[in-house]
Amino acid sequence: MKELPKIYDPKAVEEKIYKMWVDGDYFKGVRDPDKKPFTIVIPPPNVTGQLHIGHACDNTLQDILIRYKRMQGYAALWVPGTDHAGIATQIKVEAKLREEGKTRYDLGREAFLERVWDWKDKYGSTIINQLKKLGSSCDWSRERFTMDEGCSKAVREVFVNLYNKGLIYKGSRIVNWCPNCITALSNEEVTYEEQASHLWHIRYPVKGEKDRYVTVATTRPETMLGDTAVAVNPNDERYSDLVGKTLILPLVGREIPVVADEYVDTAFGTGCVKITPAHDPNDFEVGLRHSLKVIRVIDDKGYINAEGGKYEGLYRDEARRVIVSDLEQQGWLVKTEDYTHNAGVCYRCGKNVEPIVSPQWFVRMQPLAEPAIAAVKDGRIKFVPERFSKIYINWMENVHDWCISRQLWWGHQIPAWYCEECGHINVSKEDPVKCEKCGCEKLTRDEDVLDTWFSSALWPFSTLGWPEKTEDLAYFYPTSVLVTAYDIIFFWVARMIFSGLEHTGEAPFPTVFIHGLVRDSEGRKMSKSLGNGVDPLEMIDQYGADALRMNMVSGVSPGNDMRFYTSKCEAYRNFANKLWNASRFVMMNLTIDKNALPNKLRLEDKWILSKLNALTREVTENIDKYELGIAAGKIYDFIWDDFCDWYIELAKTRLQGDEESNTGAQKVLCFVLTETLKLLHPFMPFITEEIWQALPHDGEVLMTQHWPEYSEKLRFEDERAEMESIMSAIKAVRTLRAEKNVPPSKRPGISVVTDKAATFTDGEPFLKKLAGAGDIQILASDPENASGMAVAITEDAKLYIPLAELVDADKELERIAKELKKSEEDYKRVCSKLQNESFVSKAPEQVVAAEREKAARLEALIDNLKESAKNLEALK
RNA sequence: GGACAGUUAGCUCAGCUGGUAGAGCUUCCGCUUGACGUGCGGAAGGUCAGGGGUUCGAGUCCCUUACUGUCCACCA
Repeated sequence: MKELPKIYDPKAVEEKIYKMWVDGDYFKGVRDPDKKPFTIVIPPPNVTGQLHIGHACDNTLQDILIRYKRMQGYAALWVPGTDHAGIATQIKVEAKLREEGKTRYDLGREAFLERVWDWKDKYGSTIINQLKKLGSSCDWSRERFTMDEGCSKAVREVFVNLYNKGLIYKGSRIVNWCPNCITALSNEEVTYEEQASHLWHIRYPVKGEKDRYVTVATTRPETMLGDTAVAVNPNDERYSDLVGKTLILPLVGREIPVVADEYVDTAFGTGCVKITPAHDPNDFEVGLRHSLKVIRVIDDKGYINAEGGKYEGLYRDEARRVIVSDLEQQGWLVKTEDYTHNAGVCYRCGKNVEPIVSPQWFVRMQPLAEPAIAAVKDGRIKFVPERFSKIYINWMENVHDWCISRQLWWGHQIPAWYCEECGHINVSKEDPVKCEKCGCEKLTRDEDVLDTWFSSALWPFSTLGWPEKTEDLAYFYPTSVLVTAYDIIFFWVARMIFSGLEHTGEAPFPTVFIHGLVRDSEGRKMSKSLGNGVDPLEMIDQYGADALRMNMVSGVSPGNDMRFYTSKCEAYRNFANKLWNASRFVMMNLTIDKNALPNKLRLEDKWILSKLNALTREVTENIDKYELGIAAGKIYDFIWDDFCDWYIELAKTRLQGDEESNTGAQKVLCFVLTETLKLLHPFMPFITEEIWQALPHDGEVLMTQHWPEYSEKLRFEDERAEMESIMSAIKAVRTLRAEKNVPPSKRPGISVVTDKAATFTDGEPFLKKLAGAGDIQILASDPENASGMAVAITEDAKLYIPLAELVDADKELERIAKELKKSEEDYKRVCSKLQNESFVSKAPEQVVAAEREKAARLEALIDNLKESAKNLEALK
């Protein structure tokens, strides 16, 4: 028997247990031809990042699933790893450089990249170690990085394949450009926010027609420097005679045509739109249709370039001010209206995005999207909850080509070499020495790197060895489920799906399990700037990893956001302690050394076993349906309400009885505890393992024990029902006792004697302190009975004292009258229901039977209440 | 403009395939009980946003209104 401290201390346990698992190699994914594989790849966190509460949520869910499947006998593999996170990481290192007063350009590409790798080596293991603190059972021997050799090879393979198929192309398109990060962004990397601004109405003079003007409205007057036309709607009668005429662009003096285009909304503004093909996606399209010139006036860093004439060198905001003021002075400004509009901002730095025309690499999405849509529509891939598949399909159906080039240094450099002689673009798996077209050796490599999501899109198969035909790939791919939050469905999930289908011919996973975001206690998104982030490590330190994990799943429904409350952590810390002490109790009384059920089971044994059996089935079903919160809640209730509050209390008397009753209780206690630990283990791995280690057990660790199975032999339905009616009786008496505020000195312990003569004692410990008091009984076999029943305190089982002596008879009568009324109403209702023919014929059999039973019970209750009332009257 | 959530106890949220509402925290009453005061027993508190429908029966399914939130698209 092991001495255990009174309070569970996670800190003393977690590290030790984790080490034991790692040392025993239990996390290792082993290819076993006799087992079915179960694979999860981790959503790779930023390599230089810190574990935040969102990771805690995501990884808890994954760990629950992988531990569950491992216990079910699957060859479970959870592949961990990190993402190089292009912009995010580069920004961090650049910030560090800035402290030294340097920029990346001072260092040059090569030296800068060395710095980033150093940084990665230094901080890359931080988040991995933090994941371990959560209890994550990843196969650490398979840890990967999106820029390691294998992943790089996969990226190269994919790029070249797509290029050769014509699915990757380079072209000058309007892209979202962040002048702060100095790179192009994909559409998904732009978020929109409402900004208060103005709508400036500017008039452009018509060439050759004195005093004739066209008034355009714009929110971005600075872009007028790049205007190459004004467009009106072809059906707009106001302007029909203007089409084809020429305007003089104020401030610039350029002659620009008036074109007719359906794009113009006659109802908005003046019905005339200035067209700046270089700085607006719609204008770019208009420009294409009318063969307009594309004049770019804003440079990569957001300054007006040489095309801007005298405005050259002004930052875009400054340029706007100066231009508006010039327009006003020269009389071109007609009016200024207040206007709020949605402006695109960079999701990284929050600065306004500048749409500009720029040569970039794109993935042609249409051909890739079609099979990716089909895979979800025909059910090869299922989203949990289902509603996210609509969001996915809707996005896929309207997807634009994916801008994959980034003007960064940190990332996978694009494997394209330009020939200085013939201009041919060489794209190949091996670095080319000479141009494949003209044979010259004057090749320069494309400076850009790929969008960080390009490599993450390959994660489910690149981590398993693809493009090599590895055994791991053959055995563990496709993966079994992908767990992630809804905010990266477009960034990541969608791209993994079409990449998997395209490159491996298979969906990378059959199920996408989506969860919500963790918000602060006021429902706000956690962010650094608000300073409202919760540090999961602090929570683990304070409450234990198990408590934090339970917090992340309990009371949460799939796909919905959750608010983080420290009080909830505390509640699960308390739960851990409760379990700890229940186990302590079991161990304190433990003399057996083998875990097996006794031959003879008592009523309460059958009851708890029946409950456990049902729990096993339900929890298994719930987890299979990804209803982890429900599963966790049921285990919690079982342990606290059924096992601790009832079974252990009932066992106390038996443990002091003769040997048979003692060992019987021990065996059932031990059995139920052990099985419960297994069910709870995926949720609270540390404490369950620690307790299990101290109990009699076969096998080395709990985490590889077999998941409990439902057994027909342990149904015990009748016994369960009987026990529950006894429990109701006890509860009713407790309530009564508390309501009557019976003073402690007079408060009896309570026994309930059933028809079958089984006796259960409540309050026994207290009873012992009552010198000379013997047993105390309530003669009742059903809940409602107990309320009006006389309590009999017996000494040597002989002396009976009526309840009425402990309570106020008048008040009790009042209460009985009230209950009688309610019961009679209930009875009437049930009877009328039973008389309803359609109910009897249509409702399921069990329901009707239950109603009949209820009617019978109510009838008996009413009789009993009447009897009790009569007795009380007599007593008075 | 389109789509999707949410509206349940004072607060935060569960409630799986329809069978007369649950948890945590809070409040109030009682308890040095022999595993646990990070505990035990009890109580209070809800016409499940409003309205309509389907059904023997609706928090649960359908329609509708209102409010809150999220995403997508557009925005000269």
